[in-house]
Amino acid sequence: MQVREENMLLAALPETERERLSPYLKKVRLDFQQVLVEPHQEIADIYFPYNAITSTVHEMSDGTSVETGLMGLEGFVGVQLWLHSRTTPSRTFVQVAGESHHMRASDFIRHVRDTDSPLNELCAKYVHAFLVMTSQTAACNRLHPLNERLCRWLKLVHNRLRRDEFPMRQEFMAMMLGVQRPTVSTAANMLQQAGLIRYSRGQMRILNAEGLRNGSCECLELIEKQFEQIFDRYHG
Amino acid sequence: MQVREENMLLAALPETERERLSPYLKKVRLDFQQVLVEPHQEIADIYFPYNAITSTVHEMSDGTSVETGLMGLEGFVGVQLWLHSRTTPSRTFVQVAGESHHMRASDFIRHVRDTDSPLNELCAKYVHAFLVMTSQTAACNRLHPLNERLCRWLKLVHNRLRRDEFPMRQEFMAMMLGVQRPTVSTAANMLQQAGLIRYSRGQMRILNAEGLRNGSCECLELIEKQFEQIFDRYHG
DNA sequence: AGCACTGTGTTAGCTACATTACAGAAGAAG
DNA sequence: CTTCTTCTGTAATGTAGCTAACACAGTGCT
Repeated sequence: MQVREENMLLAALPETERERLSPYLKKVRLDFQQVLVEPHQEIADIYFPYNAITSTVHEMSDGTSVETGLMGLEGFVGVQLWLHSRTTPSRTFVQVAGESHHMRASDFIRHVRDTDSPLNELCAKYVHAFLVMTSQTAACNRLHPLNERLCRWLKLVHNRLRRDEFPMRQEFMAMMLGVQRPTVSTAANMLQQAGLIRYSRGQMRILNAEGLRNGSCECLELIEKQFEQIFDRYHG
Repeated sequence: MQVREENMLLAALPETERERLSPYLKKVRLDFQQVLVEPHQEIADIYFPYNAITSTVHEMSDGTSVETGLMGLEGFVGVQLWLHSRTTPSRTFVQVAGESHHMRASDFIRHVRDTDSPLNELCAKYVHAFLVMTSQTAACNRLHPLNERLCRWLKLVHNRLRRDEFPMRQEFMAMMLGVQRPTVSTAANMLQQAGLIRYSRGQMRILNAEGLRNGSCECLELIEKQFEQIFDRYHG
């Protein structure tokens, strides 16, 4: 039963490698707020989302939190396992529900611990892009004002979902951006006034993607360029 | 000529692996502000510092910058190369001068592209710890006040240098922490008043390391724990 | 219809830090 | 010793975002 892969990492694999993996790949539904990686607990599953968005957040002891990474169809959940670590202090969960492929950790490790595996090289390049996203986010969180960060973040989500409408509440955006909900309210409202987005009661609609890109800080372009580079040599 | 390795990654290698690598390892002096990885340029060299501190910073187009990672004797410079990427957008340079071992990129790749290499597994675990540091920094930059971040940062440097006195200017700390120099001045002065540090004209002295640890946010402990875990199974 | 609940808008006072500017102090160079 | 340069302290003013509180509007339930 050959299911069309839409996760970009899986899609980039040579046919033979895809066939080798396919017995271990299962399609699963990812529900909103489902936890994929629990802090400090063994990572048992790897996910290759393709129309869902997942987030890695760091939670502080006082309850505040910030997103430090965001994964969609361009990546996979469980990079820590690829890095020979069975646990990690951050939480990864589903931010926008959707479909994903799933693999058991043990199967993943067995296939990827082969230096010549095409999957191994793709994972390496993805982890690099992910590291760049995370570190750029670290800088962005310190240096850029909320309105620019909000534009950047919405465009990152939009690019990964590849549709203009998706569920998204202000409360959630506040958690991701590490600010208070009322602060998101004013910032999001300005974007709405400017005609870039429209939203109501947990439904977000992107009206002007180009406008979001322009309103975003330079971090957006830098981050997306890294993810494009993963696949450069495969489509060159 | 068997030189005593002090970089922890090299020191953790089995004797046979050390001997295999030693023809390619050269001791070098790292000078203050020497650039080890230039943004968007090919990484030609790998460094294993042991009494120097190196920093990875992200620089924005308006000239502002923030440190997103800090490497000393517990790690190595050039993780991007291990991740199959020849360039990266961030800059890595020497923050506190000192000694390091050095390896040409090509030699490093040849040795590390072997799944069973002990060096390969150590690199993997180090990259995980480095990723945790970077993402925790992203969260910390957003959520924690400067005085706590300054304590955390000074202790990270102190832990890596393993000495109480080292050259450090306010201008530099401001760059690392992503704040203005006068802001560092007031924060550092408070630490000095409290008897935790003493400094003058570019010389920093740690007077009360335990006090710094207490004044730091929770991020310090979380980060250091990750680096300890790299070596757990080697000294268990 | 009435009610409760959830998501959103908005306000006012507050804090952390930015910005700019300048003054002093310690070395370095003459 | 004098002068210059570098590093540090400080002060005035501005602003982004926090905090807490509340109003209101859709949505679902009874």
